[in-house]
Amino acid sequence: MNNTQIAADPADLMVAPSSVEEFRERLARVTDALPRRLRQCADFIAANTDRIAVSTVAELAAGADVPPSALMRFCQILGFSGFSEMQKLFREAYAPGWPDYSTRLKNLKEEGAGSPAALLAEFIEAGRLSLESLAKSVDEAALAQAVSLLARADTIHVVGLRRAFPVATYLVYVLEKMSVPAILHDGVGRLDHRFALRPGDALLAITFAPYSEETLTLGQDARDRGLTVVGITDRVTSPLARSADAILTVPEVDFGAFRSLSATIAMAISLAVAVGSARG
Amino acid sequence: MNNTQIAADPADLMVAPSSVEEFRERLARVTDALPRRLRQCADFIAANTDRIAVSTVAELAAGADVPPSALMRFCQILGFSGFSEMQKLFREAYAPGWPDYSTRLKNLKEEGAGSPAALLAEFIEAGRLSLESLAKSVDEAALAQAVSLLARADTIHVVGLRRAFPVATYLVYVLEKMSVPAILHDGVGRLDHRFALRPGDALLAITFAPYSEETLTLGQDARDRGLTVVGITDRVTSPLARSADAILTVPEVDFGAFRSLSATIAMAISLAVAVGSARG
DNA sequence: CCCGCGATGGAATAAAAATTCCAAAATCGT
DNA sequence: ACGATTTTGGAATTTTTATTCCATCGCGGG
Repeated sequence: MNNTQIAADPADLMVAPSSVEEFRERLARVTDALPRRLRQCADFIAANTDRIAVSTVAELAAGADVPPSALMRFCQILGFSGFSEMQKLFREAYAPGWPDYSTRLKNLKEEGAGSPAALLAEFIEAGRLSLESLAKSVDEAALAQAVSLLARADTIHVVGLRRAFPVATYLVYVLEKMSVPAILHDGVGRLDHRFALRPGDALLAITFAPYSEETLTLGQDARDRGLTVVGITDRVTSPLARSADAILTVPEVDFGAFRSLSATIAMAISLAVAVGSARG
Repeated sequence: MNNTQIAADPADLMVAPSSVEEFRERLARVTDALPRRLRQCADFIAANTDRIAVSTVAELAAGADVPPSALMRFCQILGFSGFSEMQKLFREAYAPGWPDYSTRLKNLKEEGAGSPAALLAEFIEAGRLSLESLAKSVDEAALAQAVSLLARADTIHVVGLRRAFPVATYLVYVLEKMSVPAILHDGVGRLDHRFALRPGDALLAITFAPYSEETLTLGQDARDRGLTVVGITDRVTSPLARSADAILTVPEVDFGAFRSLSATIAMAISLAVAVGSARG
């Protein structure tokens, strides 16, 4: 055998990933072509990436239900010299969401299961989860498009009822602060603001399941009149999508019957501020 | 020397802390009475608690600028059998808010520093920080008191203007869903709702610096008429505190000129839901 | 059915880390 | 200033952990 000849397989030439992202990419690319044991490693590691920093080879191997040597080989296939090098990557990247936040939360929840503090802990958790999943799922292209559509509109009409109403009011507040002409369409006095929609304007509609009829209707009206419609909703399959030129989805985690709105508001403010600056 | 006699110093009897909270407590209690080198350890560990899970004795010792043996002794003083036992605590407690959330966030922020997505990342971060610091700073007693005051009121009047307005509207929405009589005091039509305040009612006022005059005035009016006043604000020294029977503070992290409201809304919903259930 | 080759498990080895121990230094009380 | 006591640094040791190596296993092609 000649070990002077460099192998053709690009995997052998690979240099170690130097960031968690690179790591994930390589993991994804490599996984399919792996034999049974090594694939177990890949699957387990993919599902438990976060534990790499704080575990030993033996622990991870046990978790993946393979012998340590298999995990070792796996690290090398990924391009690392061994487990230690891989672990180093994660230990350095490790910047926890602490300090001590999670313990405190657990305490709040536990003491007095029905107490207001326990309730608050649940809502805090729901909010945080919402924000995190928003971070993971933003459609940057859709967001950019929404911004550019709204930036070139004359007046922005904002509609959102029931739980979406707070978001709509905040949007209008921020838009006004940024000198963007905005009108809030609420139900006050059962007025029908429909005729305020003028060519060149845009509608920003917010609604979540169960979608409120009025919002959907206004969206359709706006579309029929040739206005730009941007929607903030919970799913791409939302009925609002039918009349919208751009659709932003927000994965909001509920606790009990009420939604935390954290993610929705984060999305809304960003949109408003971005539109504000785009207009200069 | 007799090592059969058990030392009088309670520190020697100590059993290892079994949670991060206990750990912090003991650390705080023990620090003052420590000789120079050991105190260096204590200080460094206090400032870098989060790195314990992912470092070796040698690394931490180097960080604290002491020899490894000093750190070793320090672990034992804290009640652990050694460094490994201490590290175990932190490795197990580590249950991150990932997967991969922080990397994703960093990416969002970096690519196109001015892009809408980068902006969104900032707001998400602000929201998350707000929630976390809320979790750490809740005054459970004040919350419980606020709930009990509001639970025994007849009608709950809610006031909050400008940035607090979205919170006020959401509060009213939730209260109504829970069949609690609630009235939103907004500025529509410059009506003065003051005379709607009736004996037996309560006022729930929300305002942040710069405190809005109308809200403070209404608070004072309500107090003068003998109504119960509950305030949600940003500091205990807020002017709202003067007229309030219970005050809830929410540490909200701003990004740019706008606040994320995540923490405020979490607090508000919890309050509303707790009041709703307390009324049965 | 047998051959060849990659995959596998585990024992052996090497490396790194934790832990102990003790002589020397510093500190304290008299 | 002296002796007793505590603290300290680092070398020696033990334990744990990572890594390598090789005999065996199992599968696919001839």
